[in-house]
Amino acid sequence: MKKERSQKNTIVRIKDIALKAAVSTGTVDRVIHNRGRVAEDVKNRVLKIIKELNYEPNLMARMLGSKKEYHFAALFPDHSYDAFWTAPKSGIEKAEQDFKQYNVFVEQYVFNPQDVKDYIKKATELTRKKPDGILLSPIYYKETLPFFEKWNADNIPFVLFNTQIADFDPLSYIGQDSYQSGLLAAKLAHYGNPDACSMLIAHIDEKISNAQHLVKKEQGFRNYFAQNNLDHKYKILNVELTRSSQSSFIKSLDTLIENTFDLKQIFVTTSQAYDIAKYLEQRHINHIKLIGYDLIPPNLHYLNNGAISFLINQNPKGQGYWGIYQLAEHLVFKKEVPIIKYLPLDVVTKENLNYFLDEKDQVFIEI
Amino acid sequence: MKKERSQKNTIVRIKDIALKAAVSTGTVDRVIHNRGRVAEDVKNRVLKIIKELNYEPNLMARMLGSKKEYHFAALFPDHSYDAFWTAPKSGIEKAEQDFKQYNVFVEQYVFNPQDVKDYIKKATELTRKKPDGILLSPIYYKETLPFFEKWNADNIPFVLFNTQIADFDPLSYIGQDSYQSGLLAAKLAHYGNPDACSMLIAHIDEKISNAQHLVKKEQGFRNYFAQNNLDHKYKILNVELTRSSQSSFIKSLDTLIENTFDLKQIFVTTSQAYDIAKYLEQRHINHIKLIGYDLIPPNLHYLNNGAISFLINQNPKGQGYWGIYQLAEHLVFKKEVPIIKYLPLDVVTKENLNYFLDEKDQVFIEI
DNA sequence: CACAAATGCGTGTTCGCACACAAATTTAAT
DNA sequence: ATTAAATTTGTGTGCGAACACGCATTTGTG
Repeated sequence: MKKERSQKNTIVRIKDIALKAAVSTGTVDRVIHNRGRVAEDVKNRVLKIIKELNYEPNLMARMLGSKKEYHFAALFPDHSYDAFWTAPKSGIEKAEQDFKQYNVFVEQYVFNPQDVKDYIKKATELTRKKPDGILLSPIYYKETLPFFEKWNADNIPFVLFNTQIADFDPLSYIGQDSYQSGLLAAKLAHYGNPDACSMLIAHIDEKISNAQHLVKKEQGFRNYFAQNNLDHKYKILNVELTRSSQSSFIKSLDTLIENTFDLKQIFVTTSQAYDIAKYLEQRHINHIKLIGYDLIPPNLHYLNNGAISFLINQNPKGQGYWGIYQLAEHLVFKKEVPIIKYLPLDVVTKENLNYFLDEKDQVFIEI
Repeated sequence: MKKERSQKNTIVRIKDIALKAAVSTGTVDRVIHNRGRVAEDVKNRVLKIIKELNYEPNLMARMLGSKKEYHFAALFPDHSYDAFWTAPKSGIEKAEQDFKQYNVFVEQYVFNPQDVKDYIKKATELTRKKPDGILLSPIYYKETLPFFEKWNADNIPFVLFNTQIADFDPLSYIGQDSYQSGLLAAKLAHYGNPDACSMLIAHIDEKISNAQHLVKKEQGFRNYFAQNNLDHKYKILNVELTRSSQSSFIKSLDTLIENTFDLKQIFVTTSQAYDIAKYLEQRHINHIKLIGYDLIPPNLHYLNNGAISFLINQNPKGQGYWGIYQLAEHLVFKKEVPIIKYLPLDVVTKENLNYFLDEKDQVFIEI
């Protein structure tokens, strides 16, 4: 005497399909996996019944017997050059952990972000290994395209994160809406400065030419004031700074501040807000408010002492996690994945910072 | 010729343990599940080997053959009385969806939040059904205690969300740190009002006596100013309002505003900020800024038109989701779950609102 | 028309675990 | 010592899908 589970009638197995289609389970299996060796009409019949019965394969059973392994490759900058990248790395590892029960393995390829050659080298290495899926942050545009082409030809799905490249459509893009984050920054800047003043948009250490997202952030910031008919009230400047030489960095700021009337707000579009904060501290300037990006340690220091008012969190750990997640969804679970996945724009202050930090046991959640 | 999976050597099965302990798999199984009927010495031997080999049961295989079903009960207010509760409901349903592959079923018991009797009735009903786990928002303190006692006696784990009751320790509490959210609100209020002024804390439609979290929010708000030595600069008032009578609500506000010098900021500790927004709109007052809680439709309306500056998101959908999640972690996967789980304090403005709304296709994630 | 190759399809085994049942062993009772 | 009872341990089967294997039938080739 068998016990039947209560939802027996609602659960459709391969066997049920086989029965209804008057074929063997082997045939149904062949249809499902496109293994060929099935007559066209039989195939269609089975397919139709699968749809009718709304068959959903039992993941447990599928994984159980299967020895299939999934090898993903993750290509992103070495965090020793930029602390930002520790977070994606940890997200990737968390996802690997979560999916290891499904035989998912992730190989990390980290490169020196200041060295195009290294980028190409690591990408080449990765490509040679023929992974089942690729997650990457394609910080070099031109150099990446040939790889996209190759992967497309090899039918290897790839997911982009943090930096978007629209050509050769990827399986998915994970990241932030830079334009929107510019709008958000402007809203905060406006909120904190009810009275007319000057504001500065500072791009530090990244060439605008190579970084479309910086442009978008600036556009967003400026458009907020335009859209709200505030551009007569606030004067918005912008500047590109580099930290290559400490003294020139300081000198540039000195002249900027000297020549700008009533500068009250600086919006740093990169994760280097702490550099400005440090400068302001050294110069004992405390009437200029700062908004920046990314919860990296030096930024947190100045967030906590009040030099930085807000940081916009790019959810870097989430980016890594979701990247692997999407690949798994697509390859392991054969689900459709959204072509674009924007992560929330988190406004972080000293008061809610804790919840965005990477506590071992803290959890991501999204709805 | 069998293909061995690459990690074969690292994966420990019951069979391996049995082999090493020189017993049958049945015995190992009995040890693992404490089914008794195993000689003491054998049991210890097996237990030791399990630990040595670091055995981790294969979830797939476990679920596959098992007909075990998990029935959870979820007790929370009917959303037709307060739109806030649509979100937890949808989170609960999302979680049910996610865990249904593990034979998890959730039965919802919704009650009229204004009717203690209904609360008790639904709780009694639920208790009679003897679910495997319970998720509830215990909005009535005194009335809940006997149930806690009963569930403890019956050994049914329960998870609290949104409202915390510390007695009879629950498996887990999911919610927000109200005090911290008060601090956050104060930070925002301060940021938007650099100059001295008066601020009002408004508790609408909930009796403070019954709602510890409102007290905490107020404490947080006040303490921000105290901690930053700002209490000489800003004057903080508070008021309890009820909407039972439209006219008295308005009248109270009228007198408040008339008698308060330089009132520039109102902090609404409940989800009824829209009521104040509406009032301010009717009175054509636009120099008073509003901060409130919860992304419910009427609030969103005023967030979008600028009457409300910020909403603090309590992540209600996440609360529901995580509640069920914790129960499943505990009961299905036998994992330890954190006793307290604070969800992030999201600062929501018109500019980042989109990312916090309940897109059909958006996903949960956790790290 | 014979015979091989290709194609179509069914059978049987496997995955790791749970659980029912059978078997073996020990203990108690006479 | 014999047998019954209680306790301990072993065996077998099912869960649903994947896939290797192989038999049967069709198609192709000379």
